Amino acid sequence: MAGQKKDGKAAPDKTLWERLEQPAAPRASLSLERIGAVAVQVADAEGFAAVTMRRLATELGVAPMAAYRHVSGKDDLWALMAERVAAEYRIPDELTEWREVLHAYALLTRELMLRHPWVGELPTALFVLTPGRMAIAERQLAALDGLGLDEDTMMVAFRTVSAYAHGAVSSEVAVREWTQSEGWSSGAETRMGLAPQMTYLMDSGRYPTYRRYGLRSRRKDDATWMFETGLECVLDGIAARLGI
Amino acid sequence: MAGQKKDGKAAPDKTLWERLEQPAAPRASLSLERIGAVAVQVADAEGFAAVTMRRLATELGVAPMAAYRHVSGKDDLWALMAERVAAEYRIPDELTEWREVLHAYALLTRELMLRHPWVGELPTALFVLTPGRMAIAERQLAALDGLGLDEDTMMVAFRTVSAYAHGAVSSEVAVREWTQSEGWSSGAETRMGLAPQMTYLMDSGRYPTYRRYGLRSRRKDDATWMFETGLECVLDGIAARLGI
DNA sequence: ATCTGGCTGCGTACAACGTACACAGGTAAT
DNA sequence: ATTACCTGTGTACGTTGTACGCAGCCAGAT
Repeated sequence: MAGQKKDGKAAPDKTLWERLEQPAAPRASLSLERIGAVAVQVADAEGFAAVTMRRLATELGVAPMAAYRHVSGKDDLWALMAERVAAEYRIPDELTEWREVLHAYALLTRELMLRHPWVGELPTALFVLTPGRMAIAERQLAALDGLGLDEDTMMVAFRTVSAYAHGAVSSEVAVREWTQSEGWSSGAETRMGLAPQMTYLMDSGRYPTYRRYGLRSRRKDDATWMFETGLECVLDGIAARLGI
Repeated sequence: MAGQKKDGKAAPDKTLWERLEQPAAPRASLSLERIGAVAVQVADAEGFAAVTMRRLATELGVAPMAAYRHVSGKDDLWALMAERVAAEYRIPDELTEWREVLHAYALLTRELMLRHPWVGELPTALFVLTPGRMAIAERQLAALDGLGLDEDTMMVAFRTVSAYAHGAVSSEVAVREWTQSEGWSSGAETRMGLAPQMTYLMDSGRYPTYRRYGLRSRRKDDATWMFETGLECVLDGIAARLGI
């Protein structure tokens, strides 16, 4: 009735996370570990869109349908990929001050998302509910613990930094990928390539302030400075408003 | 040589944005306007994935390939969709204080992304480079103008708020869509449905602070409060650090 | 009137995708 | 030796994006 037997697919009774932790089956050439690793590898090398079940299969030296014994489909696959990235977070144990921890978290987020530019294309829900994400949240909440904040406020602090980091980096990555795809390698080159369309828009006179910014800003292309300055604002605000 | 003639596709010489502003061709049953409108409609009603070229065609009462005369493919289509949402931003002219403007922008972002939950699935580059987005940026930069900030700092202020808003709402939407897809309608119901997997993770003892948070937090499910509190932090931080 | 050229929409066609389903080979328990 | 399960295979279907050539139509030139 409830528990289907017979020729089901990827062992249904257990969560993906349980199966992931369990030691790989003895006489199996595939494992969640290996599948996830290859998926990340392909995405890093050729972009998120290159991660297809068939591509994975050839990369794993296996028939197209083989992976389905281990993952339910692309959903599981994405979850594995998200989990692998989450596992790369390494916030040093020495850091104890809440601000240091949140700061390190944000910089790490940027680093990882630049290293794995496809992360922004994953379904966003995967940034909340996997064990790896929960471990990261745990680390941050622990750093905010004992400061006299109530639980709601702690959660706001932690989520605010996450939201900023994720939002900022995903737009940075998008712009970077786009300019790369157009073959522009510097800010100057980009502006050159963009000039024709830009002229049309700018000459409309609709964006005077934006235009002045474009002419006068010097750090426009310094993504690191932009990100870190914004981050300091966010952390200042948390400190000020929450009185910590 | 350069300018291809013959049976090309969607009028190549002009930008999508130029063509969008141009009055619709006289004897054409399709127009960029109409295509964009229908795409948004379908996405609102049935999700981003339901927006396929074929679905659009039937919705427009036209053959599958017809739309390709107007848009180059899905890229253009997504751009049209992004632009339509951008056009829904209405920051009242009465607002002049930078903080009011940025605050209104953030709340509007949340409102629009909740109304069009598929926005988070659009390629992120579309949040930067369309005329509508530039108009929004212009409005914000104008509000930050004349406060004695240099252009770099103005840009940081504006981008920080955008990053927070976008990041916060996209995770809110993701969670909301996911719980809806599981058929849970309240926070309590969600926790109930999640219990089996949650138990596995929580019982591992790896997330003590997280667990305590889960037990004690009262506003956990109040997304509005979470968003607005975080936003106030961000705005406070900008005000403090930038001295405005 | 007739011709001509450019739009606009149509029809066909193809390669790639996700994945359902039935099966085969091997190992382990009986 | 039989059984049952587990893992990987082969085939097949429906859906997608979109390339390509054609057909009708209107405008202006002849």
